[in-house]
Amino acid sequence: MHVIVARDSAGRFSLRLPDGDRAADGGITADGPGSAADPGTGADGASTDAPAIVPATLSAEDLAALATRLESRQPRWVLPSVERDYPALVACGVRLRRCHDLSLVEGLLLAFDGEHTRSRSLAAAYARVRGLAPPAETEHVAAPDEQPALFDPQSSGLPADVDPAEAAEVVLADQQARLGRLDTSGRLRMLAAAESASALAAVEMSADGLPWRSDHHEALLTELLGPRVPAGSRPAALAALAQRIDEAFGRPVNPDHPESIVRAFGRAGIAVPSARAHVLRRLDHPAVAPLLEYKELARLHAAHGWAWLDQWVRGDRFRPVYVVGGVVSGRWATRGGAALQIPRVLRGCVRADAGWKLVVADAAQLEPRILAALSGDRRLAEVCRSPDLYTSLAGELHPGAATEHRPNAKIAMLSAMYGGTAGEAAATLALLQRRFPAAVSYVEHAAATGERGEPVRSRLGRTSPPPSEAWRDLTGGDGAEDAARRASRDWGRFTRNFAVQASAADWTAVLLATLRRRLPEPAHLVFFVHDEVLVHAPAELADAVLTCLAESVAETTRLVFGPACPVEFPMPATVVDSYADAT
DNA sequence: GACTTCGGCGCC
DNA sequence: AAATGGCGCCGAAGTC
Repeated sequence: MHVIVARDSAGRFSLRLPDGDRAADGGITADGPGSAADPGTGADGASTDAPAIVPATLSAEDLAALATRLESRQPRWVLPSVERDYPALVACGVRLRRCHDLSLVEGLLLAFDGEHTRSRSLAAAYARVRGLAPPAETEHVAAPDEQPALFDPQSSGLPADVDPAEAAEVVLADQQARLGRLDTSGRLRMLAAAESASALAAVEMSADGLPWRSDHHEALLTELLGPRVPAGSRPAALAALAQRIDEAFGRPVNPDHPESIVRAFGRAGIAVPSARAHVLRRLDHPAVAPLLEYKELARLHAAHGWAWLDQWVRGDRFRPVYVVGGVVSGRWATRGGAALQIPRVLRGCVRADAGWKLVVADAAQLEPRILAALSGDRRLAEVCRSPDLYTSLAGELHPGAATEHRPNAKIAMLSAMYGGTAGEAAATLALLQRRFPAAVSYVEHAAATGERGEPVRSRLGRTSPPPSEAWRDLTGGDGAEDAARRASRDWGRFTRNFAVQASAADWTAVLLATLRRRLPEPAHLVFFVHDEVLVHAPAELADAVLTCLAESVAETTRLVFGPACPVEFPMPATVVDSYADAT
């Protein structure tokens, strides 16, 4: 059963229920949602239920009440955009179980057809179905500190005479038809469902927030930087380091300005290509130590200092806005807060509430395992049976000397997936190719496809974007010039990585969907970053969460790679009070 | 003053 | 022989 939810320009919601349940056009406003039929207990027993009587438009609160009743029928909720429309419902206490995000699915389908740049919005999708001119894009980009708006006053972009719910119904039908045409394996439909469920999880995580102890954060800043100073001035520790740097060079040098650091070393008779930390670390000069320390602390101050704390943490919760589908590969992005880059030094600030625990779980070496599953490389799958894939891999490459060669094996594997060829990894890479021909040829094929300007797809059907016109112009000739060859290779590296990274994003999207569904209330997801999840749970439920996690991982692997998948995906989890205590 | 670009570095 | 992938965000400097 699909239930379509749309919002009009005034921020009111309207609903479309399946035909048997649909209220007369215009609804029965006198009754309000309280009179909506209680759907009963039949899983799909629409025919046994009294017709739903739904007003033409509803407030978020009214919709919330209705949604909670309808949930017992386990409908699939169809939303024009979960990111935009769901926060208002979550704020009213609603949790939807299943959904179809029209914008995200539109994005997946457009990308599948190589149309990555066309708008995914409901209005644009509707215009394409109806053959109308595309709407003017009025993409709303929230200001960094903007709370999710309950009522976004901007228009949907739909023609004034089109009911948003009607448009959503039309676009849903169109998407289902396209999925039916394109999706012979069912994988794209699975991706659509998983991506939509991930979007629900993202909004819920923003609403719940990541437990964040401001007092710990402040204490740490004071300890490392000195007392808080007004924005724009240097804390005591940074000022002292800057002075030591000046003294070491014998003249004033701005440590925040890389070029002046390079110049200062030049005057001291040391030529450096840049002021990067790994370059400086190799130098023998008294300014190096204070410079490295300055860089590290200045970074903390600028990126996660008092200003960040003021802006992003309220009531001991960090609430970033996650952008599902924000990266072409399917990884998430965030809007503000640098949520996917929480530095290790601050992880002690992430602490469970009293009586609660954090369950921290990380998919170990996810990408090489994904590659093993994608390529069907039996020997690599065998290597994946070990929880420490890289040691196992090193043992396979260098029998009897696994531990010694682990670092090299890791670099070689990453080079294979990222397209690196340089340095000492080259020899190991060649060895990798001999021992794991199926896996290596899989990524080589993805690279060659990209070098020709053709798209590659993930396991579930995420599709790499076409290269730019400039790229085609550059590579259009006989490919003899250096620039053309370089552009071609660059794009090959991108598609090589895309095949693996996007398939990893498939796997994690399904994991989020399955885990979210299984978690016992009131345990809930509070953080997700590429291959790692944090669940906040009452202490007595921590073991149950671990069980859910293990079941979700097994289900995810089965769904994405089939029941006979020989590759194991360990996801070791720890139950901790503080994120810093998770290994 | 608002904007963009660059170097740099945090995370995966 | 060979420039390893994806992001977000900062300050400084350059541009308009």
